[in-house]
Amino acid sequence: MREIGVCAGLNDDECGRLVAIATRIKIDAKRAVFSETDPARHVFNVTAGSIRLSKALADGRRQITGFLFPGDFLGIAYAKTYAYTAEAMTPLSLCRFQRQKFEALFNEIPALERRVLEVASNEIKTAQDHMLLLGRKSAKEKVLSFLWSCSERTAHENRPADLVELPMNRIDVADYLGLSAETVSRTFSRLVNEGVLELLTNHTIIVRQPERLRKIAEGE
Amino acid sequence: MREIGVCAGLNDDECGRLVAIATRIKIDAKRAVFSETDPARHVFNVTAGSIRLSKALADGRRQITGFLFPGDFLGIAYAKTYAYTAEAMTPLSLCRFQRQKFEALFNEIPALERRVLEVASNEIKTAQDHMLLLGRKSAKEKVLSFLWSCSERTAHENRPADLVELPMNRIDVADYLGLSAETVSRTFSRLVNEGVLELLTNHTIIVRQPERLRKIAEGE
DNA sequence: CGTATACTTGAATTGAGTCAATAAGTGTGG
DNA sequence: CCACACTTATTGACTCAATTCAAGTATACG
Repeated sequence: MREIGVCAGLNDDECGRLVAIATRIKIDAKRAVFSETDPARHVFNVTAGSIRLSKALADGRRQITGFLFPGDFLGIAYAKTYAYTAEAMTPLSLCRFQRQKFEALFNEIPALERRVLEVASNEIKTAQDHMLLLGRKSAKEKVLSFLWSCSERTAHENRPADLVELPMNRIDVADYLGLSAETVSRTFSRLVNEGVLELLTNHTIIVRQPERLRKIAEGE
Repeated sequence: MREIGVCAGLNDDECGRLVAIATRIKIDAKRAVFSETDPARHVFNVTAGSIRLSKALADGRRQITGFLFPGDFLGIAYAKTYAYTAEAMTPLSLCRFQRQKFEALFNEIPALERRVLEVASNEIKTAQDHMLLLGRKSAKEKVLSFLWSCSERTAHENRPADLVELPMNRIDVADYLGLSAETVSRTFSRLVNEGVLELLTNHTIIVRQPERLRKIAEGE
């Protein structure tokens, strides 16, 4: 069951015990997996589809804190509620675990807890990077950093590194980068004019100057 | 050794084994505990003083990702390097653990690993809140949210809740909130004019309208 | 194929930043 | 304890990047 990302680092037996307590569920596009105030009863592993994580203010302003893809783990929370919302951007396949059962396995499978701590540590690192982006980067730098991280991700999946797929719409990109949708759109247009990018469709981008991307993304 | 925050939830014996591998160190104000690119060889527990955590871009722009106080845990990282900088804002007393030894204890003391995961989960939650602040709040909302979280923290320490102590300077506040120092200053002045705050000293604030603080901070 | 949704572009506005000049603290040594 | 130097904070004037509001255009989908 190597499709379950949290299994990385586990042996077949351990993985089997995890699968034994898993429920496979499907969720339609645009449906919430859970909301900010929901009691945190489950943890999940994404097997297919993509998810956006967000927090909102009372007046509707929204910050997307991350996007999840197949293999990603969802639902780490030590509080009673999730404190953020997870929504399906595409149809989803998930492995769902009851939190209680999942955490009970920590005692039997130390490698599982180690793995969850690893996931949490990576999440902290990603969050810190994103705070730097939100607090200190210009619109152009935000967009280029975002495209860079997207191309980093798909680079693993034996695709041409200069072809970036964006499963989310402009508003989602804007809410992820702390910008307005108009500014995201204008910034894309400007980068196309400058010859850095080419928009194949609204969700498919060709990076013409990957070196430029890397430099700005890595803060040089 | 209850002064070591990471000991929360551990029994005396477990705590003792942790102390056995701890080195107590002192660090002068303004010195770095470690820098972004340093190999992550240690983890720490703050016993006295306060720390700022930050990441910087090549041109010097800086984002402070958090402040640490006595009891807080420092150095969670699953990568080879820390990826952020930790600096002493005041003279520090720290408990230092070799990461290797510390993580080796996970096998002997399951509650320790559980505790670290708990710390990491809280850090993720705090980071998500801060992303919402950085990406979607106005300068005024940022400042009020910050003061609210400061007063939340000191509320535990049997102090009057409306007296907020800021151990950091305006530039640090600015770099934490994704603002310029001038904007922080102007926002304070404006809030004083509006009768929400009173500045006792540059580092001591009286909150005259705590209800207003709470409302804006909690996004109502 | 038409209609709703998503995206782009333009014009005007504004919140926050920058630069520059004080003012207020803070600490140090005589 | 005060005077000096240095750091930190405030305030003002101006600028500008990004937002908002308002069309218009493209895209996707039933």
